Amino acid sequence: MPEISLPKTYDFSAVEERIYAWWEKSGFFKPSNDPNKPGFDPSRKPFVISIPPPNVTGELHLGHAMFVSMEDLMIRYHRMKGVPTLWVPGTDHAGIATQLQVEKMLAREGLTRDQIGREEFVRRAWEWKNKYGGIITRQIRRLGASCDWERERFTLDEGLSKAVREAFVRLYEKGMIYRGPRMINWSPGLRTAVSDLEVEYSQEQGTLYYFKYMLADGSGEYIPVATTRPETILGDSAVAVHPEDERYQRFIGKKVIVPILGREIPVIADPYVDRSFGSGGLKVTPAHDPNDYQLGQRHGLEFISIMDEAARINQNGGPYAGMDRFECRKKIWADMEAAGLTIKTEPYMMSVPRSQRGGEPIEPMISTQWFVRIQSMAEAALEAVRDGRIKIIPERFVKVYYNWLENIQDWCISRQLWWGHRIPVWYCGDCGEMTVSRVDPTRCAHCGSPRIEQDPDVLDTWFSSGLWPFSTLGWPDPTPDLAYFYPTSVLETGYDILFFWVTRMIMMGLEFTGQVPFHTVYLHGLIRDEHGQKMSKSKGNVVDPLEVMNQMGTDALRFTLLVGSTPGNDVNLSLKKVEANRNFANKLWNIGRFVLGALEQAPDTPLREPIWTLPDSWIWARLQDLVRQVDRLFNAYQYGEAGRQIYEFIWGDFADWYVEIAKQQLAEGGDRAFWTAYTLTRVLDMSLRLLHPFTPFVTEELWGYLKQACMAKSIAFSPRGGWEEALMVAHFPEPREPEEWEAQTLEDFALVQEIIRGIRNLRTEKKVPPSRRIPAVIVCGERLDVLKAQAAVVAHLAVLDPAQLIFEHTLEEKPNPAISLVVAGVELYLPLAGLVDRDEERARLEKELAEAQGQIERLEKLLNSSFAEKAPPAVVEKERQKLAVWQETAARLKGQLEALL
RNA sequence: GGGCGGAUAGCUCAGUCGGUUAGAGCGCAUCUCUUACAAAGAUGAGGUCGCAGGUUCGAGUCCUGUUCCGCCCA
Repeated sequence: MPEISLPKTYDFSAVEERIYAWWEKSGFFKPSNDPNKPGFDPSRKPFVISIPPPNVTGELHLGHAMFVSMEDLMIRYHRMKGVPTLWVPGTDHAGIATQLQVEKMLAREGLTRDQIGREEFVRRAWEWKNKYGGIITRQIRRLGASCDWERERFTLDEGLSKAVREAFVRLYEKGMIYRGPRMINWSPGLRTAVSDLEVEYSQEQGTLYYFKYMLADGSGEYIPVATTRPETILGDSAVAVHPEDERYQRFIGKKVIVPILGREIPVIADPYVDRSFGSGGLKVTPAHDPNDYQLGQRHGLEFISIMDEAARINQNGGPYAGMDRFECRKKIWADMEAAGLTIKTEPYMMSVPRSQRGGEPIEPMISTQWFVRIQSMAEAALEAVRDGRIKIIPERFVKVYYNWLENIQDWCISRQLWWGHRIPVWYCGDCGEMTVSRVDPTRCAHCGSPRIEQDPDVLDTWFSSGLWPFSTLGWPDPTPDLAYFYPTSVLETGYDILFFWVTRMIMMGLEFTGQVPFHTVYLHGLIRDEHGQKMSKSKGNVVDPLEVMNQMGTDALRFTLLVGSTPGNDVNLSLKKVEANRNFANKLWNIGRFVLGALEQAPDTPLREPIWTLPDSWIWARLQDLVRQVDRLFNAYQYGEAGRQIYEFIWGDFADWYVEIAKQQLAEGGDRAFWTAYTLTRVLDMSLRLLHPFTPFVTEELWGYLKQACMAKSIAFSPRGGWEEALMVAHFPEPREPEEWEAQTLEDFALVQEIIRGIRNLRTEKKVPPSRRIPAVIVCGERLDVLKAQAAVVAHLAVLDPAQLIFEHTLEEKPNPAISLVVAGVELYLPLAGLVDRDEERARLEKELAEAQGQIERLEKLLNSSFAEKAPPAVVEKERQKLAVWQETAARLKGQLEALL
């Protein structure tokens, strides 16, 4: 037999990399039923997840750690259940983020992207991608991710670019894509349009400026107007008042003069104007405010753009041309003050739109961009959730989903960037028509002219990630993968990208494949620090998952994230918790060491059929119950609770009780030792299987040793069906109906536990030295047989002297002097001469009795109330039994008290 | 303005068919290096489950209102 000697402490650093490499090399990450291989069975339903693709040049953060842990858990669970399982990995080109990184690199060389030109820039970006693109996927492997790396995709690779082309052209041909000047959100820092979602509004202290819009008739009268952005006066094309506002009704239809510029603009009436805001007069700047834009359209006003792409004032700003928008704000106000046009200023809390990426104020501007007509797609996406084809977990996000899709605006998909999928549209220099094509054209489709030029813009990154669940499987080509693995099963991601990504995948999935891209959306929460604060570099509370893994191991981090979370709720991560879970891995490791040692001690084969002890049966019943719970919880997506229960079983039941008892049973030798070792190995094996999806490394490593030791020992220690090649491809325990004996076993053992705890408690209270074996008398009544059979267990765990441990049905004469106690109707006497203080004992017993009587009173009252008639009989019966036990306890306590006199 | 979430032990959180004196980890106190584990073991202290109503035989759990904190949308 090979000598197996495991280190005393689990050394994850010596395990993780080796195990992962072995898994990958063995092909365990690949689907068990591959449509591209012989013997494929199309009737078996697969379980599929497409990874939320991280930024290709990004670095691992806790958000990644969260989704990888969660998805790997689901994947490993299904794989172990025998379901053909595929997890498609990949990365996203992340247009803006990556472009900014490349620009930063250029800046270090003193270059800008304009200096080197588009072609060179894109070349550099690819270079960057090739250099740093592997980092994030290596880090994801580090987390134990069991994805099929041979199917890894990148949004800018050839196949996915083809998918993007196809999608764009199809939408265009259906008339669902259009180009035109619209009001969009412009990021002056990035010099590109951004979508509504990429704008964040922050409440900031600003100023409300009141000034005079002088009438053009020379009367000297004016309309007082208030604005937070005086520079936009330059683009004003009307002043609006409420039609019923008595203060200004007489001005409607007249002209007023734009300050400084001297342009004449009309006074219009519109009920949109809020009479109570400011002075009640509203300046209208249709080209630089979304609300004014609509007013402008309603009233046919002039749209005057006053800023360029850097948000500097353009030639329409007269004397202010060339100035920065905020500089202009100061200057124009100063000039107006000098001209006597100002009234007053006051502090004002305003909502400032800021770029989600760069942070600078977004400028609403009119710009020619490409848009997707979203209405019909949004309706289809709504329907898919309404009719249950897609389920969202937790359910409360359904409402958020509805609300967003019901109020959706057309999606601006063009970006003025260089890194991304270039818009497949060519403009003809001769006829001016557009050619939209799946393959790059050389001539205009309308006039045949070769003088065509491609649109310089690229598509929003989310346009390509919206295709992800099917583009990664080969769409638009009808590949075997697409046919078998699509639709995917679960889309798992953080709730913060529900709108950005999830809704778009659903819309595009339905549009292009006619099917929902997944049947379930599982949303996890955001990771915060241990006090619920958002992690940020400026606060200095950022936790680096790599560092955590270096210090405590991957399993500890994974278990913390998985068990510390409930669906959709944020997770406060503390290193203390990770540490506790590292300790758990170590605990498991040491249970393993013990079991392996036990196996060595035990005989190779039994002589006869097993005679199970109560603890043997108990741990088995507990395990069966655990398997049922885990099954139920997994089906309900209650992964955290499942993990907690497994943890409690392993530590609280298996290690704390069964392992301790097993030591004694092993010492008996013979068949008892054999069947104990057998139980230990079976329970450990099952525990490792249950735990594996949470903490894959330590379980796999330990299971390997267990398997090796069991196989070396004898065939008798094999699980049903034999040992699989690896734990990660071993069968997950299946629940079975509870058997007759289980409930009684659990009850009996619970009584044993109570007795042991009762004695331990008294020992501590009386300061009996922990190692001193003391005598005890246990008066059991009806339970005599059950308890007597556990004498050795009680003696062992309560540190009693077996020779002086007496079990009685009833007792004529109480031991005296003795410390006594009643536990669940069972009397305990610890004859400890010298430790018994009568007064003290009396006080203690009276306290116990008072407690028992309180319980009796409470239960009698309860059972005499309508509870007895209205509650289910089983519930009532349970309370009746409790009452009986308390009554017996009280009676025996009274007897003990009398004996003390 | 609309919507959602949270409020449970000193801290961080579980508690998803409502079942009758509420659980975990960490922290705290006392004791123990007992040959799986001191990253451990034993024992203990600690909570009127935000507040006010209601439904029910029974509410941390369901309903209404309310306070505070956080988030999303406009």
